Amino acid sequence: MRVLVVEDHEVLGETIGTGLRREGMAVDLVLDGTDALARLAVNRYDVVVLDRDIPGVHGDDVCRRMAEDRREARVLMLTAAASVDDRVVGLGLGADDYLPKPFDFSELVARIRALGRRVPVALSIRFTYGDLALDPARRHATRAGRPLALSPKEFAVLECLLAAEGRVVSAEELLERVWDDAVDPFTTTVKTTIRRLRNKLGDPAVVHTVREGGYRIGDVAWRDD
Amino acid sequence: MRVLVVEDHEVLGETIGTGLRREGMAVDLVLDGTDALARLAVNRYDVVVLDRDIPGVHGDDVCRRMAEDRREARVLMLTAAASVDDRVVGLGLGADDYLPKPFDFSELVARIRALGRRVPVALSIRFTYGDLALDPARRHATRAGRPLALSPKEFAVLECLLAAEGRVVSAEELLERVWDDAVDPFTTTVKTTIRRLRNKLGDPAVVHTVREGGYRIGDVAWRDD
DNA sequence: CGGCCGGTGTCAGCCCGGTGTCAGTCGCGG
DNA sequence: CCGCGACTGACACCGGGCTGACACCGGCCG
Repeated sequence: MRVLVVEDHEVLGETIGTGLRREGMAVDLVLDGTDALARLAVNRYDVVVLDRDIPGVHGDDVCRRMAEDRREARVLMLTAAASVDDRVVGLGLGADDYLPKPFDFSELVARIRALGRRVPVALSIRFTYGDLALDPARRHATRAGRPLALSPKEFAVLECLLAAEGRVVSAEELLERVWDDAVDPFTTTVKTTIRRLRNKLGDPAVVHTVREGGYRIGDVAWRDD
Repeated sequence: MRVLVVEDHEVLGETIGTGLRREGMAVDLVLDGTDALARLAVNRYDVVVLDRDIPGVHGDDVCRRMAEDRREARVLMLTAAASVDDRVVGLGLGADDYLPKPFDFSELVARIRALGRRVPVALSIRFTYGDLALDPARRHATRAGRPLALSPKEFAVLECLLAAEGRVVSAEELLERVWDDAVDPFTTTVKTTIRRLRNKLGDPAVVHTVREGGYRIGDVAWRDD
């Protein structure tokens, strides 16, 4: 298991590092976000232990940058604050787990192990269009690097549209793919979901309507054929 | 992602179902193989989660039947027995993956996600004539690289004409193909639509009139292959 | 020269899709 | 056990663009 520890408190960092090494992990240690990104650009890690409060590039930013590149490492975020808000924000940024300080060392190890055990990231595909990115495996989507708080249906619809690569997807097809088959055929829920999705996606618009046809991602810009 | 869960243990089935729904999947749940086959005959699924030990038609049989029809769904087989033999048999029958009970729910999710990777959607056909291009799947048409803002009817008419590859298409034929069948036989709407289409297409003209015959794209003929 | 087919201008109705809002449900936390 | 908030889906309403009818014109052909 290859681990990168990003921790500005040198003592704490060393403690974590030696502890993890004693557990049989290969640990690299850096003190700030800039170094972290540099390491990440060069090496492959299974897990990144990331202190949120680090000098230089903030932990959140590291996280976001990693999400933008198709990083494969899992992120375990450390934070001084234990509030629910922080947790939400952290996970929203693409952290895979979250551990408030102070923590029990054995818990840290357990969580790292758990993250490292997770399914090979090769399985994870990312859809992108312009500044929009969506990671189905992690149920996480971003626009311009900013995380989107999408509800399950919204997420699934967006995934469908992105997977269609600019082809028109009819409301019926969306119904079939996203909803289970107990649906009223005259439902207006697709309309509503699309609207809410558009609201959350913001400007410029990426979900376009094709009259009598359905919906489509993007302009003509796909040109993939 | 559309998932069919085939599981006779009602409790387990419900647990899986709600869990997957929380992950944003559209889940249908059936209790035995007969129902499973019935559902499969009607609906399109991305993944089928199939308990091997189910009453009625055995899981293996369901799997085999699916393979016989050219089913499109992937199969993830669940089994109580974890032996290598079982695994081989299961995969031999056409299961795409195999998960022995008891399993970790997150692993189930991950494997379903992995299986659900969309098979490349039918790539879009493009009609072209000269500097005119039309992509039915994207509902998009261009002239000399410039996008055309066509209404549904205009688009459909143009598609029809392009698909005819230069043959003459009568007004009656257009009516039949583009409009629904409840139309007034004396309607003048084809005339009107053709006009608007011509306006939007601009010069030089590509839609030609054959007196007493109908309409045609292009000059006298193009390659007939 | 006159009939007829097809093009054009115009206009009213309507259908489709967007929006605001509300109620029901479910999960979560106190 | 209750209350709160998020998510979902149903309505009702609105606005604009699409549609199709009608009247008229023009040119080709008999």
